Amino acid sequence: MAGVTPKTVSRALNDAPHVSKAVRQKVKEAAAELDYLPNLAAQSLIARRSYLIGLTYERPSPSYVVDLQNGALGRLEDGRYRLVVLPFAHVASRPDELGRLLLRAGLDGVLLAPPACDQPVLLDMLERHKLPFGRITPHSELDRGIVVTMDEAAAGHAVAAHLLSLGHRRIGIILGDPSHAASVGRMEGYRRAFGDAGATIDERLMVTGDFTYDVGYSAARELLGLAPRPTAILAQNDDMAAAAIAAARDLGLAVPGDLSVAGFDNSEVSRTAWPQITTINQPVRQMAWDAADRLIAALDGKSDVPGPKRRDHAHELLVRASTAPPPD
Amino acid sequence: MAGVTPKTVSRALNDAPHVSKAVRQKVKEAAAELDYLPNLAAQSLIARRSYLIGLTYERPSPSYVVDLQNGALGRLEDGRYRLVVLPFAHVASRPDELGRLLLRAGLDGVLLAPPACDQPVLLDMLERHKLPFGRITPHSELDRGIVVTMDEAAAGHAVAAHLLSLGHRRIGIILGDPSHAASVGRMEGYRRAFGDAGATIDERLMVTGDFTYDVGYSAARELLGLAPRPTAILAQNDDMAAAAIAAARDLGLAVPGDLSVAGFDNSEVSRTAWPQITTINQPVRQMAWDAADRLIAALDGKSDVPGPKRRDHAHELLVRASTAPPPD
DNA sequence: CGAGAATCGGTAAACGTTGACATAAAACTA
DNA sequence: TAGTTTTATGTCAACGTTTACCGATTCTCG
Repeated sequence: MAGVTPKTVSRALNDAPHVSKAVRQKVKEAAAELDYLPNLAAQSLIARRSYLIGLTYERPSPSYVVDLQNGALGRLEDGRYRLVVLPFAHVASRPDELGRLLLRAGLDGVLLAPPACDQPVLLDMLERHKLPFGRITPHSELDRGIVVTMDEAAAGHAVAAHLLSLGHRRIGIILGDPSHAASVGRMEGYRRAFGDAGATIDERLMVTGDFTYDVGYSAARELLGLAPRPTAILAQNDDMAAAAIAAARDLGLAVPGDLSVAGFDNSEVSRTAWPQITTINQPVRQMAWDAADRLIAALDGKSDVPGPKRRDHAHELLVRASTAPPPD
Repeated sequence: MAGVTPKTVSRALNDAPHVSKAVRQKVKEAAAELDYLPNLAAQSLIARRSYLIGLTYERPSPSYVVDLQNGALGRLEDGRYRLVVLPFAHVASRPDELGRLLLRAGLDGVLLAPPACDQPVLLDMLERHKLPFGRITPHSELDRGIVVTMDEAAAGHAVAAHLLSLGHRRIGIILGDPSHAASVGRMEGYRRAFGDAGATIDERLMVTGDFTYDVGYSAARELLGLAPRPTAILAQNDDMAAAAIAAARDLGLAVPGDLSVAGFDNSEVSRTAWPQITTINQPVRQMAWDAADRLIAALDGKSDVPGPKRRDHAHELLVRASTAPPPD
């Protein structure tokens, strides 16, 4: 590009003023010809931003992870920002390590899924280093950072109320990982629903799982071995609900004829299971989109007009084929 | 850090020589104290690398995506490189667009899952711009770039031979998306297996799907509506196999009593379905790990010692509860 | 036609780090 | 002790852009 300074090239490609149409055109053609692409590191250096957004999660369920990612990516799709995935196991036991990982990743901002979004130590670190963050369905300290929530207790209430309204009273409960605040919130909703129905929760019918299929299976076997057997099982996610269905079938029980099963999350497995599982749709995609949207707005300095830093999304009870009135 | 030049700080933190122990110690303490982190953009600028690895995929199946990611991340876990996810729909119809996306993302290297890994136009672009790439299970031009493969035809042979050896002869086939070369390779294996068993494929029992549950369901309904009904269904992935099981049940057929079903991929759904689905384990995680490993070796200039650029991984037939001899 | 404004192109400096090289100090060697 | 090597520290420039600023040219309008 003889006789043209880098400055002029920059101006031409960025559609900045002070360049004649002729030169701009010539530069653009030459750039295309030579496969020229501006160096992102140099741009980052001067702009003091990396145009990288991080996403950290722990939950193993593939469909949850993919929903999160797709939601965030949907908002990033113009290609200006890029999404870096940073899964991290056992946040609860070493939040500072995750903090260091995130801070060293050179991000402009980060999206935190549960349970990382509820780690005060982590939030402290991010705030101290002024790394903006969006929290997806946190359960505590809702005034810190950008927050996107769903009322887990209300959702838990809805699914429990559904079983109760069908007439079930002996209802087994398979809890998720107790270190996830979601587990607590959902349980709270279950309790309220039982109270509203004038029923009481039999603590002997509560088993702690960890959101995985395998542990869910053992938990279900345990519940189904009790006498009298529960007529329904409330699982705190769909993987465990699918496991409960498999356990019932392995014992020769029909679902929902002998046992109703309800899950939580509207994950892939709830649709591919047979019968399809009654569950709660958590709008994970939308929430991730929303969190990314507001995070980027903040990064781009448009946060003057944003409205509330917190936004709530509605759950949805999906009644499918795995629940029915109790036998007799 | 009075009286110490940036150069010295750089040397101290990078454990470079020419720094006294005392100064190094002091610098490190001060860095920790002040929460100092070197600017990655500046480092990238001078090193001429971004320490970003891209991962592009199209297949919608969540467990496949997560396996890919986790495999690659497993190799990247020291935190030196970061993983950027760049899903892209319909590569076949606009490979150049994906190419531009990848080239503009400022990556040091990129991992290509099917079907992107089989797009010559894309490979041309990447080679022209000297962006190193690792291809996960490509089916053509196996001499370009870093290649990690599995013998899809052999795997297809194995699963088809399993059904044939159980005595099935009327076998329905649900194909995946024909634009994925995997679909072709698997089909080739099915054909060989039929040939080896002295059986022939009834083309009327072949239906084209697209690897998704919903289309798989319709395809299965179509097959099961034929008379005489097939006694087994070979689905080209697990999502479609799960759909076939659901379709059978909705018609009142028992699996595997009335109908055997086999899938492909050993994805989550093959384990959470009931009965668990006979399938092929594609070592997606290991392949992604391997591709990342060799890509990074190439980036780090260790490619002098690498051995062959191509590596094959073995499939594994997992016989589970969804297959049995045909009725009567 | 001339004053002021808008437009065009260019130069210098900066972003934060590291490589190459120079100098100063300390540690050995004979 | 003088000479020589080793170690420590510092200076300069460079990576590839963009921002700030400056002069030169062209346009506008009284």
